[in-house]
Parts: sequence; C-alpha cells; structure tokens
Amino acid sequence: MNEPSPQHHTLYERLRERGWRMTAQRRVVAQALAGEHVHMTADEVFRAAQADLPELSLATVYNTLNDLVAMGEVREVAYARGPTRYDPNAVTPHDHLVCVVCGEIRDISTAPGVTLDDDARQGFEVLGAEVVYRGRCPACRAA
Amino acid sequence: MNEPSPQHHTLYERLRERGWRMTAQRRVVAQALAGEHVHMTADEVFRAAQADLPELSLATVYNTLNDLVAMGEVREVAYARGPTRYDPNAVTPHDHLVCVVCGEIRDISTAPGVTLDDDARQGFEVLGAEVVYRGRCPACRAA
DNA sequence: ATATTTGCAAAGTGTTTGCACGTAA
DNA sequence: TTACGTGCAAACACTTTGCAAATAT
Repeated sequence: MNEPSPQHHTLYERLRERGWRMTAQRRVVAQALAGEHVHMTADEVFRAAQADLPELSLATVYNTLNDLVAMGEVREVAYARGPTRYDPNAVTPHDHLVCVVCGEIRDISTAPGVTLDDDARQGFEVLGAEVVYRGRCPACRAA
Repeated sequence: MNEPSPQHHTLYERLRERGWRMTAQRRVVAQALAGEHVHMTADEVFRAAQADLPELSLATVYNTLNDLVAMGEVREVAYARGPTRYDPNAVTPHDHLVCVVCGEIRDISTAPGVTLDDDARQGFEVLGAEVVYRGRCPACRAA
C-alpha cells in the first residue's frame, strides 16, 4: 500500500500497484475517473460507474473517493458552491479556471513561481499551492 | 444601490451608502463581520449577531450573507470541507493559507504577477485570481 | 480464515424556501 | 402605503454512518 505511483499508468493500474485491495466497485470507480481534465461530482462518478456495475451503491462511491483523496491519488476541488468535485489528475500540478456563473472548472497549467518566504508562511507547513482564477466560461459569456 | 464603496468605511457604513435597505438584522450581521482577517461560518455569524439581537433567525443570516456576496461586499471561501466561510475583506485583494487538517484559513498578501495570457484563458473572462496555499497550521503541526 | 468492503437505509450537516406577518422608506 | 425583509418550520441537497451480508487475499 505504500509503493510509488508512476504517472504514466492509469489510476486503476496505480491502485493495483499500491497493493490496494481491489474490488469490482473500486475498479469501476477508478475507470469512471479516467481522463486528463475531468472534474466529476460523486453522483456523476456514480452514474458512470453504475453503467458497468449496476449493483454499485452511492455510499461505496463516496467511500472510495474519500480513500482516493486520502491516498493523494485524487484531489478534491471545492471552489464553487454545490457538490464537491474530484480531480483524478493529482499527479501533475495544475491550477484551475472556475466559472462564477455555472461552476464549470477547467484545468490550466500551473502559474510559475508561486512560493512563500518564511515570514509569509505564518508558521504553516505549506504542502502545496494552487491558483484559482474566477471568471465566466465561454458558454456563460455567450448566454 | 449602486454607488461606489470606499474601503476606509466599515461594512455597515458602506451598505448604508449604497442605499441598501437597512434593518436591525442586517446591521447586526454586518457588525458581526467587522474585522480584518475574519472567516466566519454562517452559524458563527448567527451566534455573534444574536448576542445583539436575540430574535434574529439563521435564515435571515443566510439571506443577508448571500446578498452581501452578490453585492461583492463579502467573499465566499469554500476551500475546505465543512460549512462555507465568509470573508468580509473583499475590498483588498489577498490570498489564503488553508490548513488541510482543521480547515483554519489565514489571510496572506496577494502573490505578485498572477496573470494569464489569452491562450491560457481558454475563452474565460477572468474576473479575479487567488492563490490557495494548503498545509498544516501551527496548531495542527504541534498536535 | 478473516479482516475488509459492500449495500442499504437511516441519520447528519449545511442551506434554501414558502408563506403569513412585520417594517423601512 | 407598499414593496421588501423577516421568522418559522418544513424541505432540500449532499455526505456519512451502523450493521449484517458478501468477498479479496
């Protein structure tokens, strides 16, 4: 459960390599999260995964997503109101564009040079930084 | 309701100047939000404001906070799980330090030079940017 | 064999809403 | 005077939990 996770593998493969106890439920959840710029809600993951495994329950989706977050394989993105979204691309650092109208979230490459000096840190142990750009997405600008 | 809001006034004064219909409830909510580096939950605002006006209801606190957010006088900060927090210092741009353990949020001055070129913008109309630093706060490091 | 995971349904948070009453302008 | 704000309680959306049955290793 503690081996490294090379980023060129799929989420499913990385989980297998970690020695994570694999079940049909966890497999279909991992497969539902496949893709590079995905930010699904728990319910969207549930629906997609349920297509492969009808007996899957929403509670298990939540359990699995929470485990994946705790493992660092998936990032929670909770910038907009509404349900939490899950970003499976936790390996490659990147920032987000968030639409203030519809909540749409898009990936964007990380802004360079965002670091803090000791003084600014206020005693925090900083584990990561991320830029959130808020604005209106193309669809909402048009509407 | 559309006049500018000089930042050297209190929130309450700015709301009055905007010509916002003022009630005892809105006044005590605005007063509860006074301060420079405050990030209260709706319930914390409710409790604080209720001390001044016992007949205040939580629903009114939510209504008022939502109005203040829509007006741009207060910023919603929903980075950590748990209830939404409200940042009355919407006038001065600043970033946040967020504790991944306890959810504590501290203000930090804005990182310089966080801008996007047209290409990176992906068609978004960018209204603002903010850096979120995630880590462990001093208290949680000690625990 | 056995420690873990699952599904279900119920409970838990946090937030919004509908409507009769109250009140600022 | 009247359009708007308020309190209340019920509804709502999202997430977690307890427990017996199922299952990966």
